[in-house]
Amino acid sequence: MNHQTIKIACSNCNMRELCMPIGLSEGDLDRIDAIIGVRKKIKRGESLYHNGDRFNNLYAIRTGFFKTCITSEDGRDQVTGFQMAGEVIGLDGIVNDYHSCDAVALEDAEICAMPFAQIEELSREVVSLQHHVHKIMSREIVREHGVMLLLGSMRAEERLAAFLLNLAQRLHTRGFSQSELILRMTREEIGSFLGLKLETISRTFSRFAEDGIVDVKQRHVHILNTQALQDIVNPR
Amino acid sequence: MNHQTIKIACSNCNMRELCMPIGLSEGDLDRIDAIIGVRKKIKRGESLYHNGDRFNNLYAIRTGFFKTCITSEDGRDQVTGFQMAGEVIGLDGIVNDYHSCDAVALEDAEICAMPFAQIEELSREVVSLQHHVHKIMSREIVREHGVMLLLGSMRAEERLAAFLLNLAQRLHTRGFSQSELILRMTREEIGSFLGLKLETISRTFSRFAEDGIVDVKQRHVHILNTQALQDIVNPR
DNA sequence: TCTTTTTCTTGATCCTGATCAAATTATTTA
DNA sequence: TAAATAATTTGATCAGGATCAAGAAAAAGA
Repeated sequence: MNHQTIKIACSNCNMRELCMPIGLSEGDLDRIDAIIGVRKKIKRGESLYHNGDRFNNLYAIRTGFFKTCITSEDGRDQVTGFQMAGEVIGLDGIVNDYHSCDAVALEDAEICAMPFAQIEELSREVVSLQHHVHKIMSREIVREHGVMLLLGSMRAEERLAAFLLNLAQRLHTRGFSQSELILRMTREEIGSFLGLKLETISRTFSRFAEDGIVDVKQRHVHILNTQALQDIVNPR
Repeated sequence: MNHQTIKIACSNCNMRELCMPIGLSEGDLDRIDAIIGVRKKIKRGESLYHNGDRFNNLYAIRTGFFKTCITSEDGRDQVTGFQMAGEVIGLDGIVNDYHSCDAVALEDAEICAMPFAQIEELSREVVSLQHHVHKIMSREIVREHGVMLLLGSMRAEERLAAFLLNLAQRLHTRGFSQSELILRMTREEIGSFLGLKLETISRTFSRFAEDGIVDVKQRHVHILNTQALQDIVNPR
């Protein structure tokens, strides 16, 4: 094992605690390391997989930022989520052995491909890995419940406030500021995710800025009043 | 094993092909039978589990009809799905060891409780069960993507048409008519699921009836023109 | 650096679905 | 069976967000 390989093994990856079970023994961690197939770079704008592609791998995001989106028969487009380092994507492919959405890099990214057959094999032996896989899938289900609540019952301001809080919180978990963030997606992509048009996103940002809740300069967002955003999401 | 117990074993359950892996050996099927804990009756209006309840089981629906719904801090309510015989519910509980939604019976129902710890244990040995569990979770993720598309990009008519087609198709899979169905939920519950108000559901039903697409008498719906519904969902 | 393209902002207007209200019909319960 | 309650329908009006449009600002490419 040369230096380069060691450097990018799970054991040395600073995203490990996010995409791997915690408290693994040295031996188990090595076995998990061994199932990581390809580590690949994806350029901004490129896709990691497309709707219809054969499903073979789950992907752990090492660095970068993705969106996943589905397209209906008549060309309607829906962003189903934004994913960042430490998150696992590709779960949609398990049920039918092909992917049912596209995963597009919104900034240059690096991923670890993990052959699902091997994940299944190993998780029959390593209980904590089995738990972990189940929890990742359940977490995705619960996340989507939250998106359904947002899309089904919130107004534009509430949706955008919830979106900003969610992004900030996830970035904070990864060691970034909880008040300053750079949006990696366009207004149109935010709109697609939130079930709104890009003009509405733009106007709502402007309103938040007028109210002194955020400072917005293009993709740079500075949250000035987190509580105000929370109050918008959860009015009393 | 007395007659009664045999009668309600998975091996004799006509929902088996929906909630169990296919092509199991006699021996494996017996082992799965053995992990079914309680078989319970739930009366209409009662809950199988509540938000906050400790998670122990997945539940296979033997008969009856459920809704799952989440409630936000400020009391917003969102129906996240309707489930019928042969479907498995409770997956939301895995990630945090407690349920994050309510499962309410919309008609008298019977369920099989399956302790998740035992499912995990057995699926380490029975590969087809392991696959099956993964596929069920992935299917739920993909289903929710579809709901996000519906909530994020469809108009009222399109949402209700998609909803009716989905219900009819699932009932048809279970041996019921693909054109006649009885709604087990109120207009308000349909509205909550579809992100619309009950008045809008009512009006849209009336419009479909005027156009001769469906015949609606309260909860009895007769689909007269399936193609028309499909054209509404997927305009060319 | 300059040009081209993409993204974003803002204004004016329109329309879909929400809200408010009242009557009707079903379903429960006494 | 009658009374009470819940669910549904329909009308009138309102408002939030979509649409159309134009210009400005960034980013990408030559």
